[in-house]
Amino acid sequence: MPELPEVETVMRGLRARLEGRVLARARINRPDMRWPFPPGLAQTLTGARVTSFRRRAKYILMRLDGGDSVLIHLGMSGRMLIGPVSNGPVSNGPDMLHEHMTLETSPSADDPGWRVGFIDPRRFGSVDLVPTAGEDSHRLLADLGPEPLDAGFSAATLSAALDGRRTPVKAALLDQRNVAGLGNIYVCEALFRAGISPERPAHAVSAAETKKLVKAIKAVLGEAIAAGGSSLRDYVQPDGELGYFQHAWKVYGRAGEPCENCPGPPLCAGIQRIVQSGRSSFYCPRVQQ
DNA sequence: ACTGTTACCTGATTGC
DNA sequence: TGCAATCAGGTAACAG
Repeated sequence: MPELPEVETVMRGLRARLEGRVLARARINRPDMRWPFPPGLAQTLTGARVTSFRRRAKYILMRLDGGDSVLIHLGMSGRMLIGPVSNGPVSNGPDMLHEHMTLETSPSADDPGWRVGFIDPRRFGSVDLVPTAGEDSHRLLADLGPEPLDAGFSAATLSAALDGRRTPVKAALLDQRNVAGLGNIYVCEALFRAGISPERPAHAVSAAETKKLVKAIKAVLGEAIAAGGSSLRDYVQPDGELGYFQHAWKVYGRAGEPCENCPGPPLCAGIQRIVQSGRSSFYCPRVQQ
């Protein structure tokens, strides 16, 4: 379930287990993902020490001491499973077919050694290598907009991005050049909090509403990240899954349910589902105009 | 330049 | 119960 908060939680889980460790083994099981894994990936990984992690939008960057960063995207169905090397394979059953990359750290006195599996049935995910010094110049990162939780994302910057656009505000917020890391769920949730219809043309969002929208985006993402961290010990669930946690969505996936902010029928018909550019939008037409 | 649609894949769920 | 249709959290390549 990888939007920004999930990717952040997965990244923290990887950091907790891998940072400072040497990758004793790396195996590529099938390289034909969204883009083929780069040639030499396994060789670059094997024997390298993991120095640090960073998230940019929905991408994870794992830095290696050799000067390369491993750029990981989870796509739609990508997951990371982790477990002690001594437990054997991290994935079972159908997952085993879809474990496209496996990493193992060296055991040491204070650490049992960990095995990490990158599982992605739909194979929309990707892995690439980029020199750490030029991470942000990678073609997948070069055109990304501001990080929504940074000070660089403000009413002023969002307003500039929405200005003059005829596209619905929903589509504008999904456009990673305007703000980086939002996906379908958190766009729906942020628009609900801000009281703005997903169908509103981007240019018709007022200055006051833009301010409200920026606050809503930061709040909804911040709360989801906090929930991810607080509901998992070390970000690893008992089954080895990284980055999953309970959500409290107000509109996403709730078509037909009553809206929390409304008195119910006949004044409010509840949460509606519409399709915009081929994707579901959930909203309350009474709260969001 | 801008906007909307299509395609990439597999698996889970819905509907007949 | 079985099978087909629909839908899924992302994003790049298109077409207009």
